[in-house]
Amino acid sequence: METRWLDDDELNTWVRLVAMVELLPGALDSQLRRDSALSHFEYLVLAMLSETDDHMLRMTALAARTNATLPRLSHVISRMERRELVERRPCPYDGRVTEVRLTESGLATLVEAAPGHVENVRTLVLDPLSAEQITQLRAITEAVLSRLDPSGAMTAPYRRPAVEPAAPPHA
Amino acid sequence: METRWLDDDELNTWVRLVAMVELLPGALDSQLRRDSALSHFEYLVLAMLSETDDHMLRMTALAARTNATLPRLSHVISRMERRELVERRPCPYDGRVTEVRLTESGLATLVEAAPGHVENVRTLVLDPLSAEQITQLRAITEAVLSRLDPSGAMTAPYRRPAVEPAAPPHA
DNA sequence: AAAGATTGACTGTTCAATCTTC
DNA sequence: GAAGATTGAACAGTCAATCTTT
Repeated sequence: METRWLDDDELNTWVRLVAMVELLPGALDSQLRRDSALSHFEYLVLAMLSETDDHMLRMTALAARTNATLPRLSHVISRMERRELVERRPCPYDGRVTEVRLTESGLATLVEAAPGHVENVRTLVLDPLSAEQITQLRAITEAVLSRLDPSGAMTAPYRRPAVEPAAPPHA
Repeated sequence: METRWLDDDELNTWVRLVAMVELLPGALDSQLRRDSALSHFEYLVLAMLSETDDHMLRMTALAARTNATLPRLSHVISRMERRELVERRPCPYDGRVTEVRLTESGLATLVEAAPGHVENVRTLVLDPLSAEQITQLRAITEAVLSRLDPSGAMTAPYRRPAVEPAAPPHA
């Protein structure tokens, strides 16, 4: 088959997208590590747990919500367990399942970290964009994720859980 | 200072952007490793070298074009040197500088890998987007990179180097 | 002293293999 | 045997320290 090479417009877009994808994770990690001794992935774990009613999620569900593989998540949870940010416990109804629970100090850590992180997200990504561009970006990421994430876990509209106003924010 | 939490629109966009940024690198790596025994970063190194007249770049310049830190690049180049994809040589004019040169077999590897990679980029990112969205995405990534990449190396419009038609494509 | 680059130790990720429960 | 999860080894990235040349 003939290869359809990228034209100038496509190439320009692609080159920048690659740069953004390469640089953004490091920028998120830096701020969180410096200010809260957390990686961005660890922050996501805490945030996802905090958004459930009982501050609990099984490994598979947590992996889906953090876009992670199970082995990766398992290693991270082990480290976080040593730091007492989360706890593991076997599910009473299904012996194969492990449930992860947010601890008091895990929640406290999240609550402390959230404002700085949100500030960083605004500075790096949201502030440079117009309201219109934010809308465009949602549609664009949605389209790309439909290819990238066959499970479609992240393609459905994200719903903030119905919790108390004081609940720690996702981002 | 009062934290300005994300509203639903902002949160939805942000959640998806995070998912995309998390999933895309893995998807690029998988295809290239499977079909060409190359990481996406190694592919970028080969591509950037191939686009210069003499197939050569100093470490600092190569690091800028691949969005990498110097230590990271140095490690990667060491591995690629063992596989004879590139060569290191001291700059004759400035003893501090190391120049990296693409080898014959490095170029051959790139030429073989390029079609599959471009195909993958189309499938995962470009095809799901309309022409209009591709234009929007360029402006969006440009705006974000202006914050993320102070050097502005990637913010300027990307120019394909003036080379022979048969030259291996960047992406 | 600054610029360019490298090194080594540490941390984190990936992959295949494994284990247990259903 | 499939689902849920964990483990260990191999691999890649990060950070601080170092080295050389200017």
